[in-house]
Formats: sequence, C-alpha cells, structure tokens
Amino acid sequence: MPTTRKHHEQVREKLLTSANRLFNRDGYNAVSIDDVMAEAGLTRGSFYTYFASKTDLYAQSVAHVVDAKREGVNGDDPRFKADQIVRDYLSTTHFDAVDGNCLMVGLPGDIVRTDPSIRQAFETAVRMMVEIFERDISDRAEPDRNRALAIAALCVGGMVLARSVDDRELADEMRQAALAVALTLGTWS
Amino acid sequence: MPTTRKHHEQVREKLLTSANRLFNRDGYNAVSIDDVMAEAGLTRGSFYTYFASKTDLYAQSVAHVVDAKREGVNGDDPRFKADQIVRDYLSTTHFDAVDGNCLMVGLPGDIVRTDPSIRQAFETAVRMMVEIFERDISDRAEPDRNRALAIAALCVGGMVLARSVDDRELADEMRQAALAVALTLGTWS
DNA sequence: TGTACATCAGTGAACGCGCGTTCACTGATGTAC
DNA sequence: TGTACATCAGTGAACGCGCGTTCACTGATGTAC
Repeated sequence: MPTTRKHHEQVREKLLTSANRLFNRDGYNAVSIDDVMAEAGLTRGSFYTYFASKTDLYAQSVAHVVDAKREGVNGDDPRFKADQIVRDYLSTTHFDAVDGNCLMVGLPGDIVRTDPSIRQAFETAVRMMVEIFERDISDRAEPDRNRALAIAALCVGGMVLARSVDDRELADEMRQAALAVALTLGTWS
Repeated sequence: MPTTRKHHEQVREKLLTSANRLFNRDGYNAVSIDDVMAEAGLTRGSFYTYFASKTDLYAQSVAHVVDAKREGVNGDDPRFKADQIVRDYLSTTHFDAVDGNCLMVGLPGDIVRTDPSIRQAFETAVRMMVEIFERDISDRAEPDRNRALAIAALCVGGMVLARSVDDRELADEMRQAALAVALTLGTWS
C-alpha cells in the first residue's frame, strides 16, 4: 500500500471533527466542502477520497459524535450523566455556538426529509440520548420513558427557539426555562 | 390608479397563504420562488412587485400567521385555547406536513442567523404563543412563565425530533410524549 | 360618452453566483524483486 | 541495499445545475379631459 491506512483514518477523523464543529456553528448550508477541507489544510479535490457526498459527510459526522458519546457513557465520567448532558446542551456555550455537539440544530428540514441515511444517524443519536435520560431519572415511580422523551424535546426545542429569536434576553429566558423544567422532569433538582 | 389597490392586496394575500403552506411542508430551501408564484397562477417575474426578496417573503409569511392567530385569540373560539393549540401543533396532521402553521420547523439555522427581520418575526410569534400558554395555565400557584416557555420548547422540539427520525414508531412516541408532558405542565389533563 | 395617456401587474429570457461534483494529472510512498 | 513499479492522496481547473434576481417589454385598466 503506497499510503498507509493509518494516515487515511487520521485524516478522515480530522475532517469529521472539523465538519462537526462547523456544521454545529454555522448550519449545514453555510458550510461548504471547501471550508471543511481547508481546516485540514487540504483542497476540495480530495474530499471524495473520504466521503461519497456532502450528505454522507453529514451523516457520518452525526454517527461520529454518537460513537464518541457512547464510549463515555458506560464509565463514571460525570460529563455523561443525564443532568450534565442537559446542562451542557442548554448552556450559553452551546447557544453561542462556540462549541456544541448537536448537529440537529443546524440542519434544514428539506435535507432531513430527503436523506434516509441522515435520519437513521439521527435516530441512533436520539435513541441513545433518551436511553441515558431514562436510565438516570432518579425517581422511578412514574412513567419514565415519556419523561425521557420529553426531556430530549425540551433540549432541542429550547435551543432552536432560543437561537431563532432576536432578543437575547428572551433567548436566555427560554434556555433557562427549558433547563429548569427538564431538570425537574428528571428529578435532578 | 391603473390597477386597483385591492387587487394588489388580494394577490399578496394569496401568495402569503401559498408560501405558508409550502414552506411548512417542504422547508425554506426546497421551496422556490417559482413554486410560490405558480400556485397563484403567475410567473416568477412579478414576484418582486410584492416582495423585496425571498427572505422578506419568509418574514412576512411568519407575520401573516401571527396576525391570523392574533385575531382569533381574543374570541371564544376553542381553537385558540392553549391546550388546543398544543394538540394541533403536535398532531399527526402537522407531523405529516399535510397542514401546519409553524414555519420554524422548516427553516435552516443559517438563514435565521443571518437575517434579523426573520428573527424578529419569530420573536413576535414566540411571544404570542408563550403569552397564550401563560394565560391559559389553569393552576396559577406555581411559576407560570417558566412552564409556558417550556411548553413552547416542547412543541417545537417534539416536532423537530419526530420529523428527524427514520422510524415512524419512534416519531409517534416522541410526539405523544411531548404532548402528554406539555398538557401536564399546563395542567390541561 | 369616448379617446389618449399614464401606471403598474405580469412576462419570460437572461444574468450571475455559489457550490457540489468530476476529471486528468502529479507526486509521494510503500512494496516487490 | 537499491531500483522500478503500482497505488492512491492530493491538486486545481472546469463543469453543471439550481435558483434568486434583474430587465426590457407587453398589455390591461383606471383616470383625466
């Protein structure tokens, strides 16, 4: 083999990480293939050595985040406890798009509707989140699954709404309300 | 005046209604100006007689829905009671995009971020919704506003997630969980 | 009432731009002998 | 150890398409006289 498999895997990894950050920050449409390649110091031509298409890159980005999360979930790391996930998700850091791990927020509805591979990637992500929430809901007397699903909806909806509104104060209020109610639902506060 | 002002207003109205349905069904990007004009039996050229740009059309569409809702809100029509709004929002009808009134679900994040006029239109919409929820929460003992905000987040998040997932069963589960928890929060069930 | 004119909705071709995708080619590197 | 070869990452120009936007022009209609 003229170029090593390891090298290929490293570059792919790097591209996924960049894509991840860019997609989350700017949204699917606003990120061009040039942008992603440039972050890795490459030009557009070699993109197709790594991915079949832009939607493929997106789907793989989602899967990449999920894989990273999955690894942490079974350990003791408090970052992967449900309440911390919710706090991170609805944090100002994620809101200001400095950093964040939810690709859903930036994806236009038309692409989701068209591409089943993306929907499948999201599905895995959603299932994992809901599973964690369900597992970590402290008080098990009541129907958990509904609450776990609702917490996921609160996170995404809270962030989408906060980001869609012009007034920063209203945005913050929305984030904080979503967070407060989500924590209550999980009986984490 | 060679062509009547009334005519202008009628056509504009028709375009907004079409745009509304199309945007909601297919998402911002997937709807072209041609599509909107075709629904009114016109060709693309005259679009700019009515709107300054595509984003202007979008912003006005949002405002149009808000105006329509606002009229109904103060009457006795049960369709404008908070619990019915939530039920409609999280209904299968809205999910299947046969009909629906939330333009937020179909708008890509990049456009929201770029265009302040759209964010302002959304802001008005969000404020109105939250206001209705707040007003109609039956039990006033607890902090209402947080709950009202959370209900809005639940609606949007529930629908976005349901639409982003490949498995219809999971999608239905998500919708129903969001609905159930939203109704509980409003103490409407 | 009838005629000339001004206005503006509507037309459809053309423009321009962004961007995903393709392609012929280069050059570095690992492998075979 | 050294040399020829095959492989494949990487390049950058070019293609093609969709679509928002512009523009010169037409034609219908309300208004002025």
